[in-house]
Amino acid sequence: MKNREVAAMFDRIADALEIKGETGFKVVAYSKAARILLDMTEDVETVAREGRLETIPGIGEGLAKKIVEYLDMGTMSKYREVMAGVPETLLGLLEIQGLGGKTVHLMHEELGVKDLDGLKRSIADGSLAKLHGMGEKKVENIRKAIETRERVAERISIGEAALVADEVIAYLEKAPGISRVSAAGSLRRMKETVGDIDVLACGKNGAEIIRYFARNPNAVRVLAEGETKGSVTVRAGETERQVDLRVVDASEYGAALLYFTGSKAHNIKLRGLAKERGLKISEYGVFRGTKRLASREEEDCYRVLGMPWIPPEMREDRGEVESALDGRLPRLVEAGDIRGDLHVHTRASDGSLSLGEVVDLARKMGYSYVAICDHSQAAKYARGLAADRLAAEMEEIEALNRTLKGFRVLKGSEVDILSDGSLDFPDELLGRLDFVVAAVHSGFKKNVTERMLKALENPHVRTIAHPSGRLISGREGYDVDLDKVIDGAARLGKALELNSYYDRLDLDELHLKKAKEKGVKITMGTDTHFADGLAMMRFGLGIARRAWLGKGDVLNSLTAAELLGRKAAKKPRRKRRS
DNA sequence: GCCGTTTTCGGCCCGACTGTTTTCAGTCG
Repeated sequence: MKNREVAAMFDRIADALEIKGETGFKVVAYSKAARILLDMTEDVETVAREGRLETIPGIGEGLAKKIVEYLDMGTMSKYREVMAGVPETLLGLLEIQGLGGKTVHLMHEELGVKDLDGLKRSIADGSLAKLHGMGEKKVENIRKAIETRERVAERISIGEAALVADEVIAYLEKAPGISRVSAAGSLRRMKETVGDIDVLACGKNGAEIIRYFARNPNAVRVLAEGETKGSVTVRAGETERQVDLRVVDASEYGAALLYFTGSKAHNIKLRGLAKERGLKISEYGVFRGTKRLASREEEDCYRVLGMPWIPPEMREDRGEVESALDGRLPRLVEAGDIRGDLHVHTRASDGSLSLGEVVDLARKMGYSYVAICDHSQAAKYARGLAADRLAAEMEEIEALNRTLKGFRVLKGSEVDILSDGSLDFPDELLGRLDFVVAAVHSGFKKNVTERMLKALENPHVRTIAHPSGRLISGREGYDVDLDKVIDGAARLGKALELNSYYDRLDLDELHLKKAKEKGVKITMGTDTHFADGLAMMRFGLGIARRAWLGKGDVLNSLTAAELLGRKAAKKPRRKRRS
């Protein structure tokens, strides 16, 4: 699939055009097209081959031709033309806060700045400050922005961000005169990574609330402290994280929440729509002329625009507005639909919890079952269970189940997929389990696709754990063709996992969407090893909702009996000869 | 660049902030 490749080219064309002073609309068109390509589940080559590129909203005649040229020739003349005279290193400067195309262009033309080092030199020798429209303060802000960029990690996982936000929000709820407080931004949209943490509040005295916010004991630095906006950094693990608080009047809380939740693309879509209808939408409300039609609740704003409330996880301009207008918004899977956690470890392998503790925690989550999936023998580093220890664990579970009412522990295993694609336990043993998750834990670059497909063919395997193997904090993952794995799962009637551990979230939202389109069911598990891990289901749930998954797409919505009833899934369909 | 039951040309989201101006340009979210 070359979607990412083409998207990257369009993104760079957009950046280069911005520096060259091209009209904003052209720049927007290229970067929007890049975003669309990244969100697409279909292979751009397939779409191009079938002549359907121009049916994609945002891709017109011009861009379609450029895509086809690139796919056919391996080169894009527009790209070469635009990039001529623009060093690649110059594009990176646009990421610095306060630096836009105009300024970068100016410093390139006048001072010959080509990269970050050149920029730093022009700051140090005072030449930047002398440029037209620049001055001491602007240069100082740029200098600070460079510093900040080098100190603060770019984005952190949703799990880490949520920890910070939960603390801040719990603290703010005790602020004097505060009446409402909510996370906004990408955190509320449950994006897998988050940059800044945005919080919105309303209350009687904004300035007082912001003063209280700035005195947060976890605050490391206070960046701003005004009447309606405060900004601090708080410690987040090894680094610091910026938290922005806005305080608005209760009468405009909904409009502000809508605005600060974004995404930017969703907001632009709504505003364009409002304009078509002679309305205007801003963070203060939806207006006709100067008359405010809605602002107190998000629902009100959406209603005035002619559509139902859209869940934050969907707000990415990926067709959710059109669906809402047509009354076709899907009902997304909800926390209440999840009846159990389908991937949990105990201290039998490398977890820290006893069986009884897992059951207590699962019950607190409101579940009616949990699948114990300890590691298999090959996972030596994780104290993987040999066959006899697994048998003993199964007996222990059966004994425990006899004492439980309204709750069931499923006998499971996270069985290793070995280097030849065979499984770490004999079929006879796997057949006695309730729930088998197969996983790659070694040989990340060795025939992973084929091994996973072979594992899926085993009649006892229900799902593949963390199919990409990536870690959000940095590990790249397996050398695997997930499209083929998804096709295999579809053909064999098997599921794939959405591992909900905050650093995995694997499958990611794009592949979840692809899986859904192919009819592949999803199993959700937290893969927890610790007491607080079961609650991470909320992150998996967020990603599932971002992929538009409904209750029916997620096997965790089944009862234990239904889940076990479907154990012997449909027989593999014979490959049709073409 | 894209797009069109008002348009194939002339639109294309909105408001705020900052710093540089002498009425506004650049940038951001």
